[in-house]
Formats: sequence, structure tokens, C-alpha cells
Amino acid sequence: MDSAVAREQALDAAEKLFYGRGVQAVGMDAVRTASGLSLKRLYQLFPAKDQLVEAYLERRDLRWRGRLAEHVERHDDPRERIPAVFDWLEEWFGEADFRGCAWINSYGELGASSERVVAQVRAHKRAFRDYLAGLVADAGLPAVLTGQVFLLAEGAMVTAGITGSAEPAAEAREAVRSLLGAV
Amino acid sequence: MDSAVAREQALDAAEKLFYGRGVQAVGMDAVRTASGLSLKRLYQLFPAKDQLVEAYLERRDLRWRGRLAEHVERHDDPRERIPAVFDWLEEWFGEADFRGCAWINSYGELGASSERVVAQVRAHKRAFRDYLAGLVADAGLPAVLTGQVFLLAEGAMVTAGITGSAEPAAEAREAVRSLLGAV
DNA sequence: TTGACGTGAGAACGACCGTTCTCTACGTTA
DNA sequence: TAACGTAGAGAACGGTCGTTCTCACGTCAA
Repeated sequence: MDSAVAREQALDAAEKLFYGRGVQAVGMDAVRTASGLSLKRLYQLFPAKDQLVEAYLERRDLRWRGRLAEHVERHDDPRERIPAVFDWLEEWFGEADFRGCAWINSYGELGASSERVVAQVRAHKRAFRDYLAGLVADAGLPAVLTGQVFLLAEGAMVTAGITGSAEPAAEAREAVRSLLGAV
Repeated sequence: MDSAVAREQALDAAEKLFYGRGVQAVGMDAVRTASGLSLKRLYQLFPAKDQLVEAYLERRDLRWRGRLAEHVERHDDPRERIPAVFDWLEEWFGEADFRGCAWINSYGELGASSERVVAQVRAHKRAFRDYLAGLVADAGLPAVLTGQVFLLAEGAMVTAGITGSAEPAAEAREAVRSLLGAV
């Protein structure tokens, strides 16, 4: 009955390792050691590494979007919620273990070889974009802004990952403010 | 003396394979077969796979930026040159073998394990950004626009790669036109 | 002509990794 | 208590991959 606990332990270890070092660079042995589970238990929870990777991306997606929404919804003014997305990105970029967007990185690593990973990445990006579309609509702004805000966020994530700086968040927020102000 | 030719053959094969399938998914054996060179010749040109990867990124960087500049410089009006960057991206995204930005993908794949690859990626992105800075300055526009245009381009590249659609280029171009028009 | 050398083709080596198997110990239940 | 199922620890297996080695062959200098 505490296989739910074991599952969380496995995913905690997998997430830290996969995100920090890349999926292919981390062996199941490393996950075993970091999780404190036996290889047998690990394989009965996730019969193959693919499935562990998929579960890692899926769980992280829920947490990531949850944390974002939680931050954004502290703002009551719908107009302020869109720049608030970039405030949150800036905080995230500043975290010590930040190493870029997990989905963009996974796509770069496995996009050519795993259809399952591609599906996870597309689902996550689609969900993020849909969330932004909601914010844009709630603010009474034209829908064309959604794609523009989304691209700025993606550009900021990828650039912050590569350069290791949090500044792209501020640049993107300024651009968003210009685009919103021009309406 | 035709080791220059052999080098190009090796890099042609490596580029097609690394870009299309990912670096880690391609063995030296596949490069050997695709290039028509012997393993011995390959290893005397590039003593280790790392160096082949580095040379691949370096050569592609020169070609990529060359093609971009060639397209952009067909426009005489400095103001039109900035949107023209996105016209070129749109063409690129539409190519049959397009699979995202080679440097963003390489960062996702090897950013955590290869300092050399990270350096290549940063150098490429820095060069691209500097190029945009030149276009912005030549158009007599404020320098803050550089970062914004850059982020839109990065967002478009990453999104086009993940979704397989060329549309992000048009969205980014519209955003750029708004930002330029607001000045 | 001969012998040293470089080359191509591919076998071989050593390391790693995903996955499975073995063996032992322990807890549970009839 | 005795039999059984389960889990942990880690060895073992099979495959892959980067790299090196072997060997036969052609080439060129003395």
C-alpha cells in the first residue's frame, strides 16, 4: 500500500537527476541509489526507463503549471496577470538548480528518437499556451497577443537556460508591456 | 592533400546525422558508413567524437549565419531588414528536414555533460544576437529592441521545432512589427 | 626488387547501461 | 513450527558504442 510512497521517491530522484544531468546521462542504477529503492521495486513501479521518463515529465508538468498559476492568481487585475507570468519566470530562472526548460531540453535530447517524449513536450507547451490564452481573454485583449506572449516566454526560457542569466525574463516582460500597451 | 575533401565528407555526413537524429543516437559507425570514409581516416581527422561534434556545430554556425545575412541583405531599407530575419526563419522552418535549432537541441542533449558544447552554443547565440544588434542600430532604433527581437526569434525557433509548424515565424514577425511601430 | 609505410575493411576490446536473475533473509499464515 | 511468498542486494546478461588493433594490400623510395 505504500507503493504510492515508493513511486514518489522514485520520481523525486528521477526528476532531480534527469533534469540536472539529462535523461540519457543518468542510468537506472543512479536512480536506484538516489531513491533508496531496490532495482526490483523500481522496475515493478516502472517496467521500463521510458515510462519513468514519461512519468517524470507528466508530474513535473502538473507541478510547474500549478506553481505558475498560484503565483499569477495573486494578482487581481487581469491586465497585471500577464506580466506576472514573467515575474514568476524570473524567480524560476534565479533558482540555484535552474538548467532551462525541462521539456525543451528533453525535446533536444529525445525528440528524434522517442515519440512518447515528443507527445509529452507538445502537450505541456500546448497547455501552457492555452493558459496564456485564458489570461489574454480575461484581460479583454485580442487573441493574437497569445502567440506573441507565448513566443516571448519560450525565448526567455531557452535563453535563460543557455546563458544562465535571469535577465531574459525582464526583457521579455518589457516587450510584453509594449505589446499590451500598443493595443 | 585531399584530407580537406575527406574532412568535408565527414562533416557532411555528421551534420546530416547529428542534426536529424541527435548526437548521442548516432554512432561513429553510422558516420563512417554515411561518409564513405574508413574508421581510421575518420579518427585521424577527428581524434574523438567530441571534436567531430564541435566541428559540426562550428561549420554549421558559419553556414547558418551566412545564409541569414545573405537573405537579409537583399533588403536595402534598414527598417525592413529586421522583419526579413523572420521571413528567412519562416523559409527555414518550412524545409523538409527542419527539426528545430541545432544549438538549442544540442544544449538540451549535451548541455549538462559537455562544457565544449555549451561554449559552442553560447558563441552561436551571442553571434546571432550581435548580428541583430547591428540591424537594430542600422535602423536607428533603440538598443533595447535587440533583446526583444532576439527572444522572439528564439521562441519561434524552439516552437517551430517542437510543433513542426512554420507559423511561429509569422507570429513573431507580427510582434516585431508591433514593437518597431510603437517606437 | 624489396622493404617500409600508409590505407581500408572490419574484427576486437573495454566500458557502460537497461534489464533480468540468483540468492539470501525475513515476515506471515495455516 | 513449517512452508511460502516477497523484497533487498547486487551479480549477471546482452547489446551498444567509442576507440583501437589486425591483417592483407597497394605504393613508393632506394
